[in-house]
Amino acid sequence: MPTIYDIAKAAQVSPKTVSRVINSDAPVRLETRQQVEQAMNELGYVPSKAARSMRSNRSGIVGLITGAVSQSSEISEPHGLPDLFIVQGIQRVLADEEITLMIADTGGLAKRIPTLINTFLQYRVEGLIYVADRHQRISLPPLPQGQQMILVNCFDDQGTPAIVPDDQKGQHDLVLSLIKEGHRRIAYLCLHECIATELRITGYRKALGAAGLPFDLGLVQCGDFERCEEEPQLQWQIIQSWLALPDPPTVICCGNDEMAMRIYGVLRTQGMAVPEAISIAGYDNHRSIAETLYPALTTMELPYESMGVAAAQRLIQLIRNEPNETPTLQRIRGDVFWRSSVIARP
Amino acid sequence: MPTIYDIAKAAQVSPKTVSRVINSDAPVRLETRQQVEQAMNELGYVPSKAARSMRSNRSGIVGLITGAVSQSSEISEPHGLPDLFIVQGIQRVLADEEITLMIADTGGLAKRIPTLINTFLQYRVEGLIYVADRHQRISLPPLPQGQQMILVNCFDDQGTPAIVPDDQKGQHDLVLSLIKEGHRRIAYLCLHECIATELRITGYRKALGAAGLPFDLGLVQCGDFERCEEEPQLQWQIIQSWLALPDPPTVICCGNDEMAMRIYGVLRTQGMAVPEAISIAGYDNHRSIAETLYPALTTMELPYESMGVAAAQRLIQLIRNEPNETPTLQRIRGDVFWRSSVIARP
DNA sequence: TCATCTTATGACACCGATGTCATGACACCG
DNA sequence: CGGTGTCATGACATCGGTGTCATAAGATGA
Repeated sequence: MPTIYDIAKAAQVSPKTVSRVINSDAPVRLETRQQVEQAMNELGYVPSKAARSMRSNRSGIVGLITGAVSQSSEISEPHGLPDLFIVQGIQRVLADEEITLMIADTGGLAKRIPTLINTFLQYRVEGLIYVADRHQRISLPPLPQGQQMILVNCFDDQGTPAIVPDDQKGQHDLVLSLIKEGHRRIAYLCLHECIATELRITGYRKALGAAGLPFDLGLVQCGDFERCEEEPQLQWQIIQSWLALPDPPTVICCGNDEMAMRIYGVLRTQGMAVPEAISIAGYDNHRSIAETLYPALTTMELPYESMGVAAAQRLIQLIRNEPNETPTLQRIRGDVFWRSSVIARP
Repeated sequence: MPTIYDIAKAAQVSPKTVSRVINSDAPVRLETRQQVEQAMNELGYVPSKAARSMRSNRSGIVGLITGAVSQSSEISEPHGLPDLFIVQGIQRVLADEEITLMIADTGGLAKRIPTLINTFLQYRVEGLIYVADRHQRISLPPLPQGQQMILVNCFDDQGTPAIVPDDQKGQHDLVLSLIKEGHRRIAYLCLHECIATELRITGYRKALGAAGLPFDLGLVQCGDFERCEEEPQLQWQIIQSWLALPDPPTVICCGNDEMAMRIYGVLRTQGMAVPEAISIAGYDNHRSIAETLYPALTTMELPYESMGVAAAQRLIQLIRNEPNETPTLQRIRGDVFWRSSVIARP
């Protein structure tokens, strides 16, 4: 691979002049420039980031740590939208800024994180992004002074800037949409206990409250049986108990689209049509499920891509040392995706 | 960030001695080593890959180009398993070899590829991997002499080493499994015309031939209507025409799991139970579909992770200049995943 | 006409590591 | 006791760029 010295020799100028042509940071006579450019083309010159970043102290690299790449193959517990979409959003923003993304995967093992961070530090990354696979509280080892970091889909107690989905507002908006379509009795088959579930139940409750509807604790049940053998039966028991109520629900909100998909199966096995007999709503807008299901699933978007975009933008602000007044914990809102699994009630 | 010079000063030795401690490539007196190590710990020393790779001419980086990160959000055409699993496999192997993976995404625009490659060359990657989103023939711009590259899920005419799924063997094995379970009339609702479809139809045909069963052209139909509004109706028409045959099929092979999922919906809408009325098989082993569907889907694995592993291993061989006798085009086989959507026939 | 300024270019040091070679202190051996 | 070998260490150059400063040629102005 040729260096500026090779180019300099070929163009019969000094290396510094070649550097000036490359960076156009000082005037170069047209004729000289053309000679240099011709030499670069002929020799196939590609600048060395290593040399450049050593001198300039700017690597042009951002490091991203995630379990996304590996964790999605573990089926142990129900998971929502692949966190990969977060990476998409980040990638898009960084590409525009000519920042290269280096991705490392924990392989599901948190203990690997310090090693991964260390590798990134060796490359002198200008910023770090940690992407969690679900909304959670985390704790990462301390970083060297001045090293910027952003947390995505998680947060810590050290005041590290964090981007999370607005789960409360999300469930709230979805339920409000259902109410707007005439639903009064809204059941909620939620996921196991976790931060998202807590926030969403709060949102569900507040939406009911805002519409002047009573909150019926019986209509909220955990429908997440970790894909065990008896899950369909257990879910059907819950649904049956709801249907047996004097004032049964007209729609079931599911903890995520995957659960909604399984509920489709359960209901059909029992001869109940969606949405004619009962409406179903999901959460995540996991497109390959929500758009493919028949009928297509009404669901609340888990705004992973927007979160990625927000994270990247915020990191760039930090790197550039631009002032910003964003709170430490930045909640990102999603939209309701209205499809055909919910029908209006008079 | 401290350098070896800072460490050297703190430990009262020469920079070279610090280097020796770090690399343990020459004897250092125990006492001296401890002084250096203490200084490194106290100052929080992290070696600079940039400086190191400049001197050693080895960056420790492999570049990966893919549309995986961005293309999965485009729903324009039916897609199988996210090619992300390929990245997983690659990541796992490279991590073990202490190679850092740099990922760049085309964002679906092939014209960005030269720019991305150029960026990687600037980092002096030791190897390049191009991952396509589906099995296809491609053509990439020429690389500098000596730059190693591997194609995954695609191949070219320039003899670049390539890793592809063994689609023919895959469909062959799946059909053979169905035959083993007593099925004699096997319909195939394939995807639109593409390399995978061609190979799979060949595999389907050969499996029938191997079992002494006739190949009935009428039992092979394209069931891929690009998610248009009328898709369910069109698919049902095909199925109806099959059922009206004097000797109707007992199982339908679908082009991928997603199509199988939609066929589930179509059949149920028409009151046909899977697998009692008719068995269904998919392709891809797209777990979040195949394992979640009710009943769970029997399908042929698209061995994306294995392909990633093979690609990374092969690239490492190339980088290390190890001899290998692998053919240019390396076909990776998957396994049949037998679940409950297919029942045995007497 | 000479001082001053601008333009275009080069010489040289430096970023942070490592390879090469030199050197001093011992140990070993005949 | 002197020659040879080993061990531990340091001086210095080098990788491929860029920042700093110097300098020569030409332009400008009093």
